[in-house]
Amino acid sequence: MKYQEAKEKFISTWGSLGTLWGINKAMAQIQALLFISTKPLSMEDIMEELQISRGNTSMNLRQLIDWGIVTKVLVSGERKEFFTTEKDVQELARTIAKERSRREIKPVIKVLEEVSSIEDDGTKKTQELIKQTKALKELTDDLDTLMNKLVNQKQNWLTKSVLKLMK
Amino acid sequence: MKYQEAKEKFISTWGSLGTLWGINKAMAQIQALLFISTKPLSMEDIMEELQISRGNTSMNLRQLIDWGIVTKVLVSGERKEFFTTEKDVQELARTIAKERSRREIKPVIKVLEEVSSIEDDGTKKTQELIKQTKALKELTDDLDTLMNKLVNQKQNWLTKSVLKLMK
DNA sequence: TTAAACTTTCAATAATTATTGAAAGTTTAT
DNA sequence: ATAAACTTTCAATAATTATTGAAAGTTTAA
Repeated sequence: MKYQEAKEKFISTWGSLGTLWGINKAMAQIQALLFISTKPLSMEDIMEELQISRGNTSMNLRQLIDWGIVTKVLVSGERKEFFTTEKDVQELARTIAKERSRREIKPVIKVLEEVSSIEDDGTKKTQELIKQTKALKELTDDLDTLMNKLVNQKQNWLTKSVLKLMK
Repeated sequence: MKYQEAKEKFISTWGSLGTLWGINKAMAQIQALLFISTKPLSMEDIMEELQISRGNTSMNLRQLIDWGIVTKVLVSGERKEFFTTEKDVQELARTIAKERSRREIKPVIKVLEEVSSIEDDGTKKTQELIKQTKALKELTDDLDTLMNKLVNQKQNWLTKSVLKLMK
């Protein structure tokens, strides 16, 4: 496998993984492209490389910027904008974990809390609802905390030592 | 908030969470419904409760069974089939983690491995591709292993102690 | 065996989500 | 001020994904 093929494989795999994780294809592909690029890319570069429209590129770049994954960079002597993505995988994971927690997990925990704290009217079905949503709430809470803590360990000693402990 | 409202809120929240995680809405809602039900439900029950068609119910139940989350149960004296879901959240998490790892994460690791082991032709861009996909591969591998180990601890002592350690 | 009770399949259709492209908007250089 | 260079917006359209419902398939009881 040569460079071009490998690059395309990486970008398309990352793209379809994105879809699976609630991030759209173009967004994931743009991030992938920037991730392996040796220098910041302009909108033109991205459009050309991924064969997508200007509008699409613009909208998805904005989303990536909202996620905190991509940043605009100024290239001196150039008028147009250039973009790069976070290049350190640890930092990338940290950002994604934080955003997913904020956007997806926290709101669910909130609903589970509300549902699990309805008044117990003594019926079996109400008790089951309370019991099960409470259990789900606790699990979700634990996993969310764990994920954030793990991924926030800058030095990553914890992941390493926990892994070693278990391997 | 009374029972009916709480139930609907739970089912619809779980349903849209599903969409976000690559599981379709009906599938997630069926699971949610079974999760808070005090007894196994028939296809009729599910169709009625969620207002979805027979075909949809049948297909999504099958998927849930494929995932290992839902099982058929025989109710004596009844001809039709009844269904329940795993009621223990820990076990549920274990099953989901294992399946997601197998279906989604492992294949990505494989691609990353392939891409990161292309021949280094000495160019900057090839070296960047190799370096970045290798880093991504290692991170994905670590997180996958960690997730599986964590979730596989039947007694859950590890999650608890790690959490305590960090709180 | 047969017919009623039940489940699955799948082509058609609906609903949702992504993408385009051109017009409107913004910035910068002169 | 104005026009060129560039970006954003958004209604229209395309692509994808989910859902329906009726026909085909299967199982069970008599």
